[in-house]
Amino acid sequence: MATARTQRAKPADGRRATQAERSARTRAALLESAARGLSRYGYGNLVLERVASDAGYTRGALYHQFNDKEELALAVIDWVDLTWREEVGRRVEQERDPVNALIVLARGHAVYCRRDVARVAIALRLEFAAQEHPVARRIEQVTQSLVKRCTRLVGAGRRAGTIPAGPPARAVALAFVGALEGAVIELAGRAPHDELLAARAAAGVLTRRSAAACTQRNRAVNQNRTRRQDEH
Amino acid sequence: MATARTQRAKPADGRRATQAERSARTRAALLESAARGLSRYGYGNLVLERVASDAGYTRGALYHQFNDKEELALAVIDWVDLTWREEVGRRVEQERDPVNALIVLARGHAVYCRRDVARVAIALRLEFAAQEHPVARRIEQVTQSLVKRCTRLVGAGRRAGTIPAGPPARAVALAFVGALEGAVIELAGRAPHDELLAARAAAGVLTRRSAAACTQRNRAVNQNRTRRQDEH
DNA sequence: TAACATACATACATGGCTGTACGTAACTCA
DNA sequence: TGAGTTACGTACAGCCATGTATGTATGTTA
Repeated sequence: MATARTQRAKPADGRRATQAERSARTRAALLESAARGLSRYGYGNLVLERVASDAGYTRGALYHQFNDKEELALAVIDWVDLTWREEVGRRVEQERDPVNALIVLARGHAVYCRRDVARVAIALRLEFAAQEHPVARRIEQVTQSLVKRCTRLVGAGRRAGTIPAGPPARAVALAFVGALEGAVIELAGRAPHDELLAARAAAGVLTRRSAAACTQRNRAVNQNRTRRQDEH
Repeated sequence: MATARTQRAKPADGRRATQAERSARTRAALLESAARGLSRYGYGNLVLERVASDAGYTRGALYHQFNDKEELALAVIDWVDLTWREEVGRRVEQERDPVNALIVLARGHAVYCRRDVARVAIALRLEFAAQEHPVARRIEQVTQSLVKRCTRLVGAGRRAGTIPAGPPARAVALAFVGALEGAVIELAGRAPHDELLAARAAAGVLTRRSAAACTQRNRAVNQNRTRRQDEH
């Protein structure tokens, strides 16, 4: 990003940049930098000085484009949500079969998340879990939209008989999304396996246990269940 | 925790508390409070004033027991790691079959994570991803130990023929852990489904795609692959 | 080209949190 | 029972990040 300062005012065709172009470029650069920062450091640890300088500006530019840190974060969330819908959501909607749609969603998400921007959702969700904060609400909104989409697909798959009965569709959808995001995070930078393995993790939630895994007895870990819950 | 203040100095048998007992109780209370805090807010957002007051003390007690915030966090990590090994790791080691061991690990982890302490690992790992910080190193150590354990089990399962060939064992193990942790996080507070669904997510990583899921074509999302990687 | 607006930089004020110094009460042991 | 130690609480100092106010250069329009 060292050259951003000299490039940013010069569009391809050589004429001088208009104010609107200049402003839009700056805003986009700041948004992308903030997205990376949020994804890496979370909201609280995000230092606006760094966001600005990574984009080739100072905080002055940032506060000119955004009213405050909160508005910046909200803008990032919206931006990520939008690009996700365009690149992944669109493909999901083209699938007729619910199971296929869910698999496409998983693979698409894995690929989408190869940009380091990706963890922004889960990072913020973790940071604000059970908090009352505008950023928390917005990120919760986005997540719930994704979960609902998956819940509908699970329901459709069950009606179609391609997904076996089991826990409530919403719980299944939550596990689906969680497993997918968790796998993607852990597999960051390990293309091309990320796509396949993320899909497997997500698909596993939809499937009854396979033959091999079924040899395991249900006697697993059944004590320890509610301990510590009532200690305070 | 309102009553902690009056309870803490009085062991069950009625006699007065010795200094060592008193100190140990205080330390344990602070550790537990800090674990909850780290799990909920992460390291940067963790306010020691709240940690102390939630445990029924002030920062004075905290700084008497721990040298600084960092040492407190390290102690929490060690504590969580220890209890995990005792409650989950021990059971895993008793399983002979690698696949069974992995399933027991997944179910055990899900149950273990019903305490809100659980997210501490993934929360800190996300927060410090790619950072150079003592807390980051320690949490990375703990995680790598878990991943290695899973990697060995995957290798053993493949030699035994119960886990099909595929991506490198380490990548599979990473996906396994990621899917497990992600699912558990998303399913927090949704017992009893958490255990089954977390196990399914984790098991899915080990399995070749099921019949239903295999109807999906591999044409998924193959462009968009390295875009944005080289933009900076 | 002069007046104005926009894009951005710099300097300053404020608040929250950490760490530390110090004070006090409770415990230990001779 | 009194001196020394331990377990805390309280008060203070410094830092870091945010937000704001102000300055400056560049673009825009008459």
